[in-house]
Amino acid sequence: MNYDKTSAISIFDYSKLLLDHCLRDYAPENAEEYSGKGGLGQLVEKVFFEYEPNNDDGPDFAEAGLELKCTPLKYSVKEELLIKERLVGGMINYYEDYGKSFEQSHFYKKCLLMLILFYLHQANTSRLDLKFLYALLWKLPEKDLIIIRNDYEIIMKKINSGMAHTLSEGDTMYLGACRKGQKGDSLERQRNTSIGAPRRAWSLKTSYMRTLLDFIKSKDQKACTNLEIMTIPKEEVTSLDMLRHHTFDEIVIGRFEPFYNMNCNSVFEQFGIRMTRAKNKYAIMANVIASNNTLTNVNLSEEFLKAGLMMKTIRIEKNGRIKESMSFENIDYQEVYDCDEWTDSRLYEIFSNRFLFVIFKATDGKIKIPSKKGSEKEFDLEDEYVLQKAFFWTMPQEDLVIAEEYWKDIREQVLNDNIHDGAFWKIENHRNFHVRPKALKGIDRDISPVTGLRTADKFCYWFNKEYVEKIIRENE
DNA sequence: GCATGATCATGC
DNA sequence: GCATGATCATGC
Repeated sequence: MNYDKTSAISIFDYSKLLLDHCLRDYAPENAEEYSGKGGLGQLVEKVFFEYEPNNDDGPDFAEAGLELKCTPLKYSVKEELLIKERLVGGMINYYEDYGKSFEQSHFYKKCLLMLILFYLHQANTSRLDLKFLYALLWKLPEKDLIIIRNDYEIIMKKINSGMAHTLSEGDTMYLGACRKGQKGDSLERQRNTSIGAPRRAWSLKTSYMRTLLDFIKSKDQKACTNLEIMTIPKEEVTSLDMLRHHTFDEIVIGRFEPFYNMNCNSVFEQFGIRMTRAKNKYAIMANVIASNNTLTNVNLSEEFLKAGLMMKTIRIEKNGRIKESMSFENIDYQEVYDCDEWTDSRLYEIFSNRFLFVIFKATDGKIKIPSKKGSEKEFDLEDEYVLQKAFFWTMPQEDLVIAEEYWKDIREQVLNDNIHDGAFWKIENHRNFHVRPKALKGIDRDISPVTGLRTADKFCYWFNKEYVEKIIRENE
């Protein structure tokens, strides 16, 4: 062995030899016998580390306290490297894992310190020929661990109370209970109910993995570690201390509460931000409050990024209705074309993420705005909205079933190069979701994955207005 | 009033 | 230059 198996650093250093290489460079000539057995991680252990994989409860390299993980990357249309999927760990056993504390959990025993090897995904390629691109020695930061522990407890609460069939990745922030297994699989038994639940595994969410890849890209090296930056920056000490005593949800909602009934103008003034006429000014305002700083670009605070937390603002009119449906990002047709598994799709990630809805309500005529001196001034305000409340939301399982049909329909149209007006679900179908144009100019076109020609209309994913109204109603 | 098509201000 | 979050504008 060319490394010290009791030292994480030594194992990490040795793993650098695998970068820009594939396992075949280290495998015996007649190595085909390896294919088809075990995961890629096990193969790396055997072939590259010459280490017999253990079946223990603990980390792969037990003496170093180090878990080895391999995870795929893919190229985008713009040839940028992207995370392909969530990092999946062990299966959840609803029956055996019942009542287990975080410290007794598979995840805690294995994953505190991980060596994550990023490789380039290639369809129809022997695992011996996959190219490794980055190595990351990652110790879970204390802040992340607090949030992950909370995630774990949220998941276990459902398992312990016989509600595992209602588990959703949107329930949690970084650690998710992701679907695992084939469609026809039988349901797993759980305690305290006769209802079966689909198989699920522990996983670190795609959004969390994306921040790890960003961390690597911010460095100049293909191999890096966060070990040397484990000391917590001064400005983060407060938030770490807060996290020790409050859940993330409590902290975020607590940030919104002082601004209830205030309008955009006064909030911007309080934060010393220039007022804007941007259509998304309420989203900007919500982000300023949620992140408690003057960042005006939305959804960029650390926890929001890592959790893929999707903050959405909604305006309620004076008549109690809302005007608009809710739009999401543009449909990436190449992504839809390439991805044949619903739970690996970008749309699934968007819809199964946690949401933070921020509700604004139209004011009726006059509104009192506190001035700097402490007195209150009255203004006449037409078309002015005030912050009403903020709440977290996760899409229920039954709606995710409809979302899957929605995605399948979109995929069918994309595969048939049928990307134009009238091809997709409409509002009038009343099925929660629809597809509608979204572009800078109506004549803008995207490339069709089928023909490679710039002929595809630009569309994006939408929640129907009535679906948004239903969500608000159910959270009143 | 609503569905649908079209576009805006911003930040990177 | 374009994605993003979002709202505007039109026609029935």
